Amino acid sequence: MKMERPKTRIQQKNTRTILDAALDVFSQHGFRGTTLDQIAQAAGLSKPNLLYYFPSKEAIHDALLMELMDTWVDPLRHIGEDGHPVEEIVAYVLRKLEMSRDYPRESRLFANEIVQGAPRILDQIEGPLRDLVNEKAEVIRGWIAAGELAEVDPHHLIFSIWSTTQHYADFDVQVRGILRPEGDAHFNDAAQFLEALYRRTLTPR
Amino acid sequence: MKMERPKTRIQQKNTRTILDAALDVFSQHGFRGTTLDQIAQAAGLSKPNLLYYFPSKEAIHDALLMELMDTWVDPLRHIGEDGHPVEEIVAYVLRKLEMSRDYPRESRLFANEIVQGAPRILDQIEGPLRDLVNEKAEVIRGWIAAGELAEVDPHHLIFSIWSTTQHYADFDVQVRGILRPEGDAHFNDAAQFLEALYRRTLTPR
DNA sequence: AAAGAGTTTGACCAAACGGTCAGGAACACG
DNA sequence: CGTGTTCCTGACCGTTTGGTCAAACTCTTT
Repeated sequence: MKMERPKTRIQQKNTRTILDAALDVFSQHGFRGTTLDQIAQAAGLSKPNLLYYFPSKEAIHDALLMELMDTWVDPLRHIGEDGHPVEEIVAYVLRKLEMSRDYPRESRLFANEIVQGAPRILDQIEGPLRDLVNEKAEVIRGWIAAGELAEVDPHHLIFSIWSTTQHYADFDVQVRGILRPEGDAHFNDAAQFLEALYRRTLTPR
Repeated sequence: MKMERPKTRIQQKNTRTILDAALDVFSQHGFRGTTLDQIAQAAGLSKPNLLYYFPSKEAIHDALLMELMDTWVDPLRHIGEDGHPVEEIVAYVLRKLEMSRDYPRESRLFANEIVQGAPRILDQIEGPLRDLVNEKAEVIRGWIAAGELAEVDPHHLIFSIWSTTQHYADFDVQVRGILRPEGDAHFNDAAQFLEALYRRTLTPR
């Protein structure tokens, strides 16, 4: 009988193990900086065994990126569904900051890819992401026109939110090197700062 | 006769050519993603010739990083030398944004290094950079105490400035993919947005 | 328990890589 | 012009890397 996804238990488990190990390594060393042996060791599997589950190193990387693009941009979709404009955006900022704290590997994988010219996801950026951002920019423009939000450029507002929040994941070593925080304590200060930053900027006078 | 730096004209020229070409390649592909052949081709020299001027690939990379660390953090040093606090910080923001526009390669080289754990410059970060940031944080705290600046966490203020400005260099492809700007036109909008962002946040009420 | 599908691995390969080296070419200088 | 120094290159080397493959092992199913 032909199933759509004939995955066995072992396949499910090992595919997950590999992707998780690969996320570790790719996010730390970038695509070219990562070797199959590193992934294999991190996953506790042999190199040929990796290639039994994925046809190539690039396939592993691509699988991670695709999985990522789905979930990473997701919070942006929920902007403007209810509530007060300023609260909506502040909530988005805090949600993004939480993601930097809880999923730094994903953030760094993304950062590595973009910094190096996004060779593998440029289509996604110029297509679906661009459309989504433009759509949300319109929502924000509507709020501004209604006097519910201070006048700001919506696109650059979104960029600034992305950069300030993802900074805590992507530049983690720098932040920690300067603050020497205990654990993730500094994320609370960051949340407080960013909330004030955007509240003051966005609240209409 | 023994000179301190016996550099000939040819040495001067070729060293510069190599470093410039290497900056191109390293900033786009990261350290491990870059090959000596790529640098050689970009520089218009042969691979062994590179290694006549630099003992290794890592030496080229290190030379770039050292040169960079000197100049990259420099604008921060000039904060608090004169003028009104809010203006000082706004000027710093705009200066950093200009640097992202005019020296995106340097910014990306730095970003690549940090994202991947800053293996080669961690000492610089935890030492001199940390000290400088703490020093400027004290200056900002002084301004706040004097009522010349709104109450904000100085460290996170600095982080936010770094991230928002460098974003336009490091995530250039993403920004361009979404905005589809002509040339560097969007930098003016970014400057306007960031100036408003920090002016509203920092001006005491 | 036997068969067949699914899983794992050691041994291997070709290409790419960072780096070496002997010797030749270009240059500076008396 | 000659000679010593600086500059440059083709050929080469050992290692690393992504990937292959036949053979062996294991798990499920009947």
